[in-house]
Amino acid sequence: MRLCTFNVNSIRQREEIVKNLINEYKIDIICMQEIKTEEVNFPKFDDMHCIIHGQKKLNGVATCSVFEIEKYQKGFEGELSEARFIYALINGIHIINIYAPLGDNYGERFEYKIYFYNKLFEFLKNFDLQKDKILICGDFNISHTELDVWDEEIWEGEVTHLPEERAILSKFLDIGFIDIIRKKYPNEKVFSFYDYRGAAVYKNEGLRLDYILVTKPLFDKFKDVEILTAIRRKRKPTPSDHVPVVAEFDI
DNA sequence: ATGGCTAAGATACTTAGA
Repeated sequence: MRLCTFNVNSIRQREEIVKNLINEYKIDIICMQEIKTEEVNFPKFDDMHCIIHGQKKLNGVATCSVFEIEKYQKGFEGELSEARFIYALINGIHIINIYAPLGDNYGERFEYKIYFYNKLFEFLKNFDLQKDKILICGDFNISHTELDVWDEEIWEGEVTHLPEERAILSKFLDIGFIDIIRKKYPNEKVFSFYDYRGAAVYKNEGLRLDYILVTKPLFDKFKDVEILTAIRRKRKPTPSDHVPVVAEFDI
């Protein structure tokens, strides 16, 4: 089973890139973020089942699968104002697709980011983290450690790399999740986002904001993960500012 | 293409992204 997480930065602008990616990498399940459109304008994906949680202009997430989607939930209980969360049960795996709020340096949007993660941890109480196969993927908008920022001095005190945010990522690991990208690259700076501004990708000025976290029962089936940076470096068609990440499991 | 932002909604420019 091959699963991809990809912040597409508008599905209408990225339809060709996404469909080529699915074909080339034989993706079975793709979790997209920042689709930036409502469900009615989401393109058709042949031979895939899609759960779309969209809104006009901003945000929006979609989970598409070649396998049957046994059940799903769009948004958290009592929190439907911004489309940032889809839960889907596929092949006995609980798949959570998130687009976390960016937040700001300790303003109102930062509070919303903390609230969003509190809602996510609350949602996880539905599961047995020791026994269930759970996968959380998407754009966390957190750069966990100094390995996840291109320049630690520049990023100190900036949103995505504030101590409270880094603690949230650590909390996932503390409760039993495994960061499969970091498992593959334990000591290496690898990135999944390059700002469009300042030619960041050509200078390797990136951040790692996109994650695939899995519980132990699923980690036992983990084979490999790839960060497809080459797609980000192409000029035409215009890439997303985020990089697709593809994970393979022996399932 | 030897430098350098992009998308949406609006309809010439603002807002948001990280």
